[in-house]
Amino acid sequence: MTRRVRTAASLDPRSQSILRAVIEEYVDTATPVGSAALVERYRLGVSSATVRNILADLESAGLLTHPHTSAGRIPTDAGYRYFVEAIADTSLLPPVEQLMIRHQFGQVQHASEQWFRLAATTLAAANRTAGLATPAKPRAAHVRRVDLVTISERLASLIIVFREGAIRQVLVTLSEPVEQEELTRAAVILDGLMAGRTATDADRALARIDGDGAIGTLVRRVGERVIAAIREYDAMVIEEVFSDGLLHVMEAPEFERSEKLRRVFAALENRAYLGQLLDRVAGVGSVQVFIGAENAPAEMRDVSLVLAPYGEPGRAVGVVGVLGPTRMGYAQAIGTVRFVSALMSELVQHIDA
Amino acid sequence: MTRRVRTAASLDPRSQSILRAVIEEYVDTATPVGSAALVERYRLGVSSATVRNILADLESAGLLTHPHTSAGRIPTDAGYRYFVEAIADTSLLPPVEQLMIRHQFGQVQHASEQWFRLAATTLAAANRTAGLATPAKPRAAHVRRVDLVTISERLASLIIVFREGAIRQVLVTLSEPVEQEELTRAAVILDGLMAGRTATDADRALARIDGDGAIGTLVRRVGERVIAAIREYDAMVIEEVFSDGLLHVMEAPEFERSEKLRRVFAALENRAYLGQLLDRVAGVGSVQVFIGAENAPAEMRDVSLVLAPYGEPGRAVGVVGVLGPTRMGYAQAIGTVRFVSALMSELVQHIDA
DNA sequence: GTTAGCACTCTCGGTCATCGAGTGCTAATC
DNA sequence: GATTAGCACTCGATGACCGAGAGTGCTAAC
Repeated sequence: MTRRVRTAASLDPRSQSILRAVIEEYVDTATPVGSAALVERYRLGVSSATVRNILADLESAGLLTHPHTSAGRIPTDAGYRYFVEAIADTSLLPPVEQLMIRHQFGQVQHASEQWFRLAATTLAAANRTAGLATPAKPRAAHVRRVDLVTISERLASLIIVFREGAIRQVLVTLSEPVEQEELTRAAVILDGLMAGRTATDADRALARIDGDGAIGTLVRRVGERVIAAIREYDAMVIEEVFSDGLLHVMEAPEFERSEKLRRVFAALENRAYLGQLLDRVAGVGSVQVFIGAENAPAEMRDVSLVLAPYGEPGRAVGVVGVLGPTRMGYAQAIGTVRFVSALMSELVQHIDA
Repeated sequence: MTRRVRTAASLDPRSQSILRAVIEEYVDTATPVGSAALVERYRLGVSSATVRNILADLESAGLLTHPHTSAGRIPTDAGYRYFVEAIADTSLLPPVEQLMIRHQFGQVQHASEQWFRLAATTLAAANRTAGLATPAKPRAAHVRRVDLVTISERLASLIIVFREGAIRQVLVTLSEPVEQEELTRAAVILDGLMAGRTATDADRALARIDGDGAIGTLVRRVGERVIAAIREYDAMVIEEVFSDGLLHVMEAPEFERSEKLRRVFAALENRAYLGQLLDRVAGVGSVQVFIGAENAPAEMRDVSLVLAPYGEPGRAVGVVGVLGPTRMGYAQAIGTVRFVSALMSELVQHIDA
């Protein structure tokens, strides 16, 4: 899997601008673009014959292809890659769009743990692609709160709130009936023991607890469940991927006959690849683009992903991004993804201070 | 919208079995079925000519159609309806399948609030259709637990656990810094005040609280947020629809050219219709089938829904079901939906006792 | 190096003939 | 009177064929 194709020779400016024109036109129309269309729609200052020569050069450089002899050119994955690395202007998002996005986030300030969903929705709408987002997940989660609530005589609900905002609820069956009062006492002890701690720390603290007496046993027993839950949470590669706007991708003409798309969706449902991808993105720390066949699974070879991590590198990180056909507006996508990821980082920090 | 077409004359047994054969065959093959195919594949004991006569009768009764003159018959929505009401054997699910489903539910006993998701997944897999499920939502939710956790100096997280299992987290900004200790005291008061209560009751209780002093103001202020959150939760028509297996629907040959399907998906994303539908199902209390054009929105006219409520009628109810092409295995679908809904009711009761 | 001109290629869309599945009708049969 | 065999007929699906058009690559002129 070659993720970064370093094009040996960098292109002269005119070739670049023609490559850019081909890509822009193709992204727009989804049909192969010919030399005539280019000179007509872009002020290139040369004739179609010249353009043809350059197109042929770009093709032999591997940046464009022919679906067949008498059709126009379409970009290859390498062409998109070159565009993304050397040509595309991914500078800042226009302030208008920035404001719109900020505004949307302002609307829902109270529902913190839903921010990542909003990010997906926003990205989907802004790019007319699918938007993806995961909640910010710490490498080693810290407990903020432990609580125990009776449900029935021998059944209690154990609630664990993590500093990073996630909540886990676990059912605990009790060997004998326990009053809510006693549960509360146990919860207070556990809470004092574990608040601010990671799984390992909490485990150590629990080990020092006196396991004798009714309350001691209860604390021990439930404490182990808490630690198991933290460990389970830590081990999760990826907590949840929220996606929105899959419809946009379905609408792309290249996916009209849905076979390819079905495979993509199937690959998305199977979280393994996505998890691995997101992990890698989280590790790197800036916007990353995965174009078509650069994606390992064959099913993904017709789509591209633009992903960026958010959060604080050392602590909790999540990923936001978009998924669309390889024929996608990379400049715009990169711009919005970068902006949304920065915005999310800001929000997370604000909460987590 | 006619939901229940009472066919004037009930059919004679032979016509019924031929209608059943047509439907079974069509569900299986997705191609119009002709008289010859029927006599060949089903022991009908009559010639193809006789079958043709009966098919013509069924057609004039509105239960079958012709895509065109020289094609076989396909069932109409009314045909499916008649099949569902009068012919289909929706008796109990084979014990093997029951066991399989039960087993799947047994696996995840600890993650109670995720049951409804599992229901959707199970239904999707069992029927090769999309599975839908909502969490059980009470008409008037009861609070089980209220908790307050500091996040930063002037920011606290208010956690509300409902008796029915749902959890809400709300950020509360404080006018001045408050220690966790004080927050805990406030939380204890609020918890005592509101546990077991509905929004209205809690409101009444809060009104009797002494609003003076630092702690009083805090309790008042947060209490109002709690009540607002309960009210908001109560007002929600439908908390969330979890769906799984949409891929199965995409795979159906009638949706290969995806235009129709795209509309269906779009209609699903817009929750209004689904919410209304689910509300109605929750009100009725048994498996309900909505076939093709019986669905009000035009986008839904190519799909059918088989839905059933679960939970306790007076208290919390949710809905489970499947969505598939009108050409779907109704008998099987009804069987599994009924079974899963019963199972879910059992589980909810067990928890909620 | 650029451009005009042109022959060539290949897809797309339309037309046409053929094929065959399946019907509806009629007349014969049980 | 119900059932069936037989048959003409209908109509979509399939594939061959053809012309138009888009776009190329090449060559020769500028």
